[in-house]
Amino acid sequence: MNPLYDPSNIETQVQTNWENSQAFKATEDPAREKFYCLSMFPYPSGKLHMGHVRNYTIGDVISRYQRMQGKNVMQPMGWDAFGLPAENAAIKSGMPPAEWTRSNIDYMKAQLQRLGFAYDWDRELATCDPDYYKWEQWLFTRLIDKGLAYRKKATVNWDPVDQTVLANEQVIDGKGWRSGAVVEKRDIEQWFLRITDYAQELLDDLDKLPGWPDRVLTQQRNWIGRSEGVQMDFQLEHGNENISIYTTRPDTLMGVTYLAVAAEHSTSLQAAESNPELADFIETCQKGGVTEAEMETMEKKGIALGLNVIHPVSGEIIPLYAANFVLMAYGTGAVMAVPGHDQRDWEFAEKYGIERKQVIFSVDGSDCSIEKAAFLEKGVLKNSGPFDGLSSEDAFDAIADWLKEQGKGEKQIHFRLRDWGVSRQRYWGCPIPMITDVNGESKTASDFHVRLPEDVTVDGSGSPLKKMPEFYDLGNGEVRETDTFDTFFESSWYYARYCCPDASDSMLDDRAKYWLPVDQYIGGIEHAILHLLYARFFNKLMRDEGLVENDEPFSKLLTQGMVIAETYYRTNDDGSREWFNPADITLERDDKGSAIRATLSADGESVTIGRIEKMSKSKNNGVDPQSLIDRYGADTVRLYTMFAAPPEQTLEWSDAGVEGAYRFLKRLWKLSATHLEAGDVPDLKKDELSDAQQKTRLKIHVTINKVNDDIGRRYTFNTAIAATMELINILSHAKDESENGRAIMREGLETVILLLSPIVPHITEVLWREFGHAKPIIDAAWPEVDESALVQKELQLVVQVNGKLRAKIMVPSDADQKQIEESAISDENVQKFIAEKQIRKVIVVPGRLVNIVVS
RNA sequence: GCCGGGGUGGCGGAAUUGGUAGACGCGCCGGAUUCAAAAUCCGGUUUCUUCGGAAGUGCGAGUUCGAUUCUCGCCCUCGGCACCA
Repeated sequence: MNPLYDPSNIETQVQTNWENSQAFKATEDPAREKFYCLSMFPYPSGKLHMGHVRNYTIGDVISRYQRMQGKNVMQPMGWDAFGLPAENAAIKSGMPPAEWTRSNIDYMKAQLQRLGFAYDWDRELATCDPDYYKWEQWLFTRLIDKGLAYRKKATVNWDPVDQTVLANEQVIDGKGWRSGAVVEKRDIEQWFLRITDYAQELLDDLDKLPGWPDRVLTQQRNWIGRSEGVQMDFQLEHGNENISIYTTRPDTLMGVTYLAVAAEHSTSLQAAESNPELADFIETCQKGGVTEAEMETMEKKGIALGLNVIHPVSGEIIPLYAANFVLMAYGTGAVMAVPGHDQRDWEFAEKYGIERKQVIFSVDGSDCSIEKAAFLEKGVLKNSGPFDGLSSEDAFDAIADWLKEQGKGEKQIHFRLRDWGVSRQRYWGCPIPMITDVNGESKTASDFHVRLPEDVTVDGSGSPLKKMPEFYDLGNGEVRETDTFDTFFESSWYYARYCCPDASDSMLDDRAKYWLPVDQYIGGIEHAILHLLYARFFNKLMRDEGLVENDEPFSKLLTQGMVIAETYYRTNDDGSREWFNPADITLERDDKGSAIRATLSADGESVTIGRIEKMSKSKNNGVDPQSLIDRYGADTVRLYTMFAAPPEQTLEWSDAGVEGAYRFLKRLWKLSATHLEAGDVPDLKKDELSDAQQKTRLKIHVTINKVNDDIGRRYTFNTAIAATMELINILSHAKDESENGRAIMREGLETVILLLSPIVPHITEVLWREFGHAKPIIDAAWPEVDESALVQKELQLVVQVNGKLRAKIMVPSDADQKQIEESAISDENVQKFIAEKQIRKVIVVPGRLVNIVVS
């Protein structure tokens, strides 16, 4: 055996073996327990970044661990291939998106293979492949038939210079990113899916997902946002028209002092015809972006319409306003305003001098004044006519009942969740299979499979499809839809297609019923809401088509944190910053090791140490995985990414840390080589162990327990690795050349090799064979604990006096409470702290500590 | 603005159910080896200290025999907010 660890050599060798033996090909086998492990597929942006490496290493570790547990594991990989960056690259370089995307896929696939991930590459798919997207086109036509897809107007960001629709990320400070023009809102016809029909089920089924992080469940619940409230009508003072509103606080109804509608509400538009000031206001509201964050943070503005409505209970005349914070797309596009009991209404009323009316008062007499702020709590009603004296809770029902009797309103369940707009005015996506006929009516394309033309030029002014009559003009007066689907469409069902990527007659076949649901899904926390909600929704749509049987697509979810790194920069004369890559920086440290100065290695001059931020091109702090793989090998990169932080937390990149991981693998290699060189090892004689040998064996088996729990249950790979490092430290210090000593060394080394094999599969595969095993380690069984090794004669207990550590004592492991107390109290140092004091209480926590409470 | 996280030595992090704060690694300091360096190996490393101890997990309160862990208030920071993926 080569005494030197040579990663590049052994890794290519091992990878070739895996490939030749088709080691990771997954086949349906009803006799075996399946395990479907899925990592979120990447967008093929060019090359892998550290976030990918981290995500896919986590998935690979779990997959390999489950395989060693005897499961039939399937781990696929593919490409989320449609999307905006390909169009941006096309504008820059002139390369068509299809070509750019496919060449990126080739490069990134080679990178993934070099990292040694145990994928079944036969199941690879790319969403830009017509054989993939034709099936979502098929599903869409089914949804049209079922009334689950429909068309309506919706607002987009419009760049008036580039004459194109902008994504939210392309709007910077309210301006188009390329043109710099002030962005406008524009309403256009778009396709929507009725996800709201499934809102209740999407909410209820979250309870079926105990394997999901609580924070994701909470965010999804809040996003769906079920509320119980009352819908009611306010009649316009003149004419028969009603303004319909929804409120969750009908108990404050008698405190309504104005109504606000969206600027583009029909009533507002009508009034604007004879009111130039209002028309101006509506036009101003057309400026700016469409995001919720923008809406919520902008200055709240409004204007009186010059119209009034009638209060449904009191008959009072109430003014009607148009306001920029009321959104046409939410609910009815109108809200009732209660300045006394809603803070936003309070501020609006303050600004425009509208009356504030208090109708809710505190029950316990605590301060509930509305002079300085709205009173938001529930309480008891006053100034509320027939409802005076009722509690907020009782008033809710009383007012709802009254409105219902009068035919003016009723209780309603409302969801914050809105229907999913799936139309995108972009080229690089799946064509929406719809046709507009001669009468202007929409119908589904008779052949649902509309292929996207791939030989195009992209210039940034609107979708190329709109300039291709050969695509959209069907010649008989019919026109093909030129919009494409939101790319969340593709990522909403890829997990199912992996089960049967070659199914040619249907979207999915019976193989999906074997593999689904996904047992473990791994991906970035940034997908906690949208992607996961849409995928859950699609699963239910596919279930209702009879394609899958499960209600939920992902049984367990692991959300991994970002990868971040230090930043370094120099400020130019004009105030702009030039950012330097951490690889090009030299750090100077003080005696304690804290960084005091950073210099650019090239010129030796100082640079400013910036914040630690998410790896990005703009801050030039990205670390290229490829150069690390070239230098240290895949195992070192895998080991470091798993060791540096638990998977859910952000991971701070450190080149020195990678060096440490490499050092550990070298030590493992060398310790194994030295041990093997000394020749054969006799069987362990368990009943002839010295105390030291027993302690070492105890450590080996405690480590198995810990690593099993850390990898199998907790997913804290960092502590699993730390535990094996501890064990290696103990083994390398043991220096026991006796027969039993060498047998324990072998037991320990083989244990570490098995425990680490899911994380560093190449080095462990080679060592496993060097240790004389004929079968590859990927098919070895996970090590089992020898319970007899865990038995201890004595235990260490900590002794506290008044909660402070004062001694450590050894007691027989079968000692009773009284013996333990006596032993603790008689300790010399403990005596010093309890001398001349009264012992009030002694708390014994078995196996852990004794706390003596003295006065 | 709204929803959801996070904050522990010089650094990444550990402490799993309220029970020894700082495992493991990095960095730094000292030593061995070396003509020298790299590599490797050994020891030390929260702060203060009168060397007995004391303080300490973002800040301020609280519950408890005991709080990094639970409760309340605040500060900072990160993710999401429906057309980035």
